[in-house]
Amino acid sequence: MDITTFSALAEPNRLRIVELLLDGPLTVGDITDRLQLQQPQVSKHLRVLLDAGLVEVQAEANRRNYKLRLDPFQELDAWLETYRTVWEERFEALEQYLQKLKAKENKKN
Amino acid sequence: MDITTFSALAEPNRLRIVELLLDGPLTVGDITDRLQLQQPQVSKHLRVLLDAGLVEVQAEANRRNYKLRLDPFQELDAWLETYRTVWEERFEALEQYLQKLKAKENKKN
DNA sequence: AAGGAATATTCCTGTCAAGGAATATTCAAA
DNA sequence: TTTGAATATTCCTTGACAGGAATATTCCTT
Repeated sequence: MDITTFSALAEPNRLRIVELLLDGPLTVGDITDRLQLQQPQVSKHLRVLLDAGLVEVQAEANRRNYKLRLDPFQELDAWLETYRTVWEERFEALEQYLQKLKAKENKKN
Repeated sequence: MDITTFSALAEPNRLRIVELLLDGPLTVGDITDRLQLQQPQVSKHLRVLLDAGLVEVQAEANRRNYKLRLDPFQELDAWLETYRTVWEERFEALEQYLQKLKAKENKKN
C-alpha cells in the first residue's frame, strides 16, 4: 500500500477537494469558491494531490481542469481486502458461537 | 470519513504495526523485535493508533496485548463505496463504447 | 522489600507541512 | 502590446510530529 495516499488524504481540506471532484472535474477557481479558501492554498493542495497521483490535470487555455484518478482508490480497495477477510472470519466465528448457544438453550427446554 | 484514520496510517512504521496485528494480537516487545525499533517509539506509535481507535489494549500483568480494531477499516470500506460506484460507472461507459465500436465494425464488413 | 522485566512518558531537537502574503507565470481579449 | 483573469510558486512563520535518550511506572519474582 502506498503511504502517500494516506498522507494526501490526511489533510481535511484535501479530503474535501477529493470529495468535490467525485462529482466531476473542477477548475481551481471552482474549488476556491466552494471551499472558501485562498486560491494559493488550493493550488498547493492540488499540487500535493497531483504528486500523490490522486488527481490529474488538463490545461485548457487559462484554466486547469482537475479530475479524480481512481487508481489509488482501487489500490486502497484491494488493500482493504485482507481486512475484509479478517472481519468476515470474526463474523463467522460469532455466528457459530450463537448457534452453539442456541443449541444449548434448546436442550435445556 | 474520519481523518485520524488516514493520519495514523500515513506513518510507515505505524502501517507496519497494523499489518503485523493483522495476524493476531501482539505485545509491545513482540512488535519491537519484529520491526527492529526502539521500544519507546513502538509505545508511542501504539499510543497514536490507540487514540485513533485502530487498536485496543488488554493489560495482562506486565505485558500489554495490542489487538486490531476493525471498525475504522469498515468505515474506510464504506467510504470507498462511493468511489467504487464511480469506477463501475466508468467501466460501464467504456463497455458501451466498445459495444458501439464493435457494431460499427460489423456494419463495415 | 529489592531487583528486574515490560511498558509508558517526558524532554529535547530537527524536520516537515500548512497558511498568509506577495509575486511570478500564462493566456485571452481588446 | 497592454491589461486582466486564472493559476502557480516563493518566502516566511508557526505548529505538529518523529526519533533519541533518559526516566518513570507497574508488576512479577525471589
